[in-house]
Amino acid sequence: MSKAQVQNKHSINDTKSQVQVITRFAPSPTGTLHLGGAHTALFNYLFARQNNGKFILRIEDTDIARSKKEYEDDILAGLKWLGFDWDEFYRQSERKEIYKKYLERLINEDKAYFSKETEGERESVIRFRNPNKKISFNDLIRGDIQFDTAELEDFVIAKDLESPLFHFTVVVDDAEMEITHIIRGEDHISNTPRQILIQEALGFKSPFYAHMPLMLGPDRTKLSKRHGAVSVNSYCEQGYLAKALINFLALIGWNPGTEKEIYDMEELIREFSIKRIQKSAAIFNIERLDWFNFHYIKQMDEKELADLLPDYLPEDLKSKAKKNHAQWVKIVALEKERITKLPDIKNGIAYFFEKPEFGKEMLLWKQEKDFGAVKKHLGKVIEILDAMDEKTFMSQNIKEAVWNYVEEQGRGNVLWPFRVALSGLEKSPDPFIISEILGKEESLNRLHHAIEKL
RNA sequence: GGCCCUAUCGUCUAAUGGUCAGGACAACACGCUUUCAAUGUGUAAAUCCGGGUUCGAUUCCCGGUAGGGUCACCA
Repeated sequence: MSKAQVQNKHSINDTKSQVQVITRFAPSPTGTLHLGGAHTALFNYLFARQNNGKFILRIEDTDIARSKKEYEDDILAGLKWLGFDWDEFYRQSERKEIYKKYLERLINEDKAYFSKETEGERESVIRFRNPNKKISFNDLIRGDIQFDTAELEDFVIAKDLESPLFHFTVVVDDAEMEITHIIRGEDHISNTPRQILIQEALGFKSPFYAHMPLMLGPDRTKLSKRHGAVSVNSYCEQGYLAKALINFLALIGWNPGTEKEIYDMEELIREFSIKRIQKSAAIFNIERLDWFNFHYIKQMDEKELADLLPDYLPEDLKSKAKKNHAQWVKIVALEKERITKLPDIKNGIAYFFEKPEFGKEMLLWKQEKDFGAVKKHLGKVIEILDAMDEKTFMSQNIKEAVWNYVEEQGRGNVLWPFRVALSGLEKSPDPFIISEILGKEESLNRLHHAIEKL
């Protein structure tokens, strides 16, 4: 049977189907939620939501030695920040009795046994009696995959009745929670045969498997502490938007087959399809993430952004920004298309709050003007601005007021010193909008100040 | 090393048994502009190699190579 037929047979879009889709994200709190985990969580979430199914969050904390509460907190915070919500929540550490019951059953049926170990501290462990058969499963993404489990030998499924191990707890939980689709990273492909063996021994039904392509670091190896495997929460702290991360992650290993690049969660839920998941691993490219972030910042409402941004400012700028809200909103409107990450706002806006320092040579445009001419131009600009009404002291009006003179004298000759007098920078927004934001009085101050330098 | 997965521009990817192999990010150039940013236009950039099937393969098959994953009393 082909992959397409298999998928078709179990089509969940079929309204006659009685089967409710249930997916799960099952992180281990032995580390933070990194991009790879978020990627897996996203696909599980999208698939569950688009089928009106359930999305379960299960904390796999059977390894008490390595599991930490702070990691669990990090994972939950990260998932919430990204916009995921879950229908059920479990911790494996709270389900020991359930595992024990199944473990005993396996032992009673002689499908597992206590094994005396010659080495190590423990007297014995519980091993699974491997039937040593060939098993195969149909991966929704990769098609048929076959393994010979003989080489797995009698693997360990628990340290003792109270301490089940990963493969065992996963199988029990997935069955108990009635998970229909296991969507997880490709690194779990080789775990699947073990888990199927346990399923068969316990008489459980096998769920569908979909092994997603891995996200690799720039060095083409599995994401780890070395690369971007930092907590998604740190992306939040670095000033990335959750929307940007979601959009970026969604388009890794999946695409709708159109040329549309911008997707919000709603659209993703609507258009996501397991059939269109890629087989090959993808390399994490932060430039692309930056572009999405830039895009979403640019798209944001400036009032909303104005409320958000002060938190990314150093204290001195922060208090200045909060002093005049109307002015701050204008600054944000101006800067939002110049920043890639939220904290970038702190760069190059100090001149709005304090008179800039600069040498008089800065006022010369392309070294082809003498100071006398600069002085004359600035004087004229002062004269024009001074005549303007404070109430209509706005970018467009200012531009119109000086435009005749500017055209007559050469744009750069007038506008360069005008702009530098206000910003003190080689690169900045145009002098009209800066004037508006500064206000008539402060603009005139700065122009006079510049003339004094000459 | 055994087993498993994978292979289209630098990166994320689209497409097809016959296309000028498309888009996006990045890069570069040009336009707009006093500078920056934004924006517009354009350029460069890919089907891993070798066989086979076929009138025709990037596409299907086989082999090679490369990359990745996995081989715990971790998950």
